[in-house]
Amino acid sequence: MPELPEVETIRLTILPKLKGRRIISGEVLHEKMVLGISVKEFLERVSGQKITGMERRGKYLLIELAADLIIGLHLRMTGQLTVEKSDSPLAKAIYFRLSLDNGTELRFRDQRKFGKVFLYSRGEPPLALEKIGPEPLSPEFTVAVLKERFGQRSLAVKKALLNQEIIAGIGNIYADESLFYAGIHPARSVNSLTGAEIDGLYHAIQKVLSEGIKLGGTTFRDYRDGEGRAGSYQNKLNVYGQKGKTCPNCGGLIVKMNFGGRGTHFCPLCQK
DNA sequence: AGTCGCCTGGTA
DNA sequence: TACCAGGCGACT
Repeated sequence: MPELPEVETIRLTILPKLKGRRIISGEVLHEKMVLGISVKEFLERVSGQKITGMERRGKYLLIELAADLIIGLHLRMTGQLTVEKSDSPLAKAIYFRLSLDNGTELRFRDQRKFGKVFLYSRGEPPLALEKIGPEPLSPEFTVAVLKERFGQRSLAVKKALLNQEIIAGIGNIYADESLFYAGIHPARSVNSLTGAEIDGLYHAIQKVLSEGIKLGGTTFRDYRDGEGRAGSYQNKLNVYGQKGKTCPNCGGLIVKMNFGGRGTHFCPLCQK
């Protein structure tokens, strides 16, 4: 579900409620979501720890604890995070809870049970987190970096954008929207893109991700922020989920294709 | 590089 | 009833 703008919105809404709190205890109702160690060991190690911060890396949320311990969370398709009063009614499909020292608890709800939780020491992240590409909204991410990350591969640009090792945080919605703004057909190979096209794509990526954050993410079905609120970027979408509608640029029809196993939306007239 | 599995629920 | 879904890792 959530891509970079949604995960960042969750971070912004959850962080003030977690920072400075101490974890009292926890409960996991879907054991497979905890990676690497047993649920028992996980809960033993985080109980009593103070939360010092919360960062985001790509689509991962990282809850920082004292003693350089970090809880990594990935919401995958349908994960939702909230901090609520411990005595408030439990919604359906909450499989992970951490009770805090002020009568609230962090709740991880996940309809499809794809979400993951893991624990690691600072400086020793799991491989998947370590291999992740540059943050597209960081100052280090420049046109030259994007060009270098693409390299001379014959990989389709849509697949390249979805590859977290090439660039962090982009998923199906923002990949399709970025390619629309850049006027690039999703099947174009990255080594066929001109310098001007990569430049346009770079600016398109920054535009859709920053506007996505500004509007609190895209709510198609499940996504909610840390307060349980829907985002509003779905009102700005040009191609994603717009099959059969008219292109805002040319008035042609938006089409949807299955591409690399993912629904891919684009305007065949504007995107070459 | 492509396909399958993980899961559940909404929609065609 | 079948297909589809903001993701990703393990297969072949």
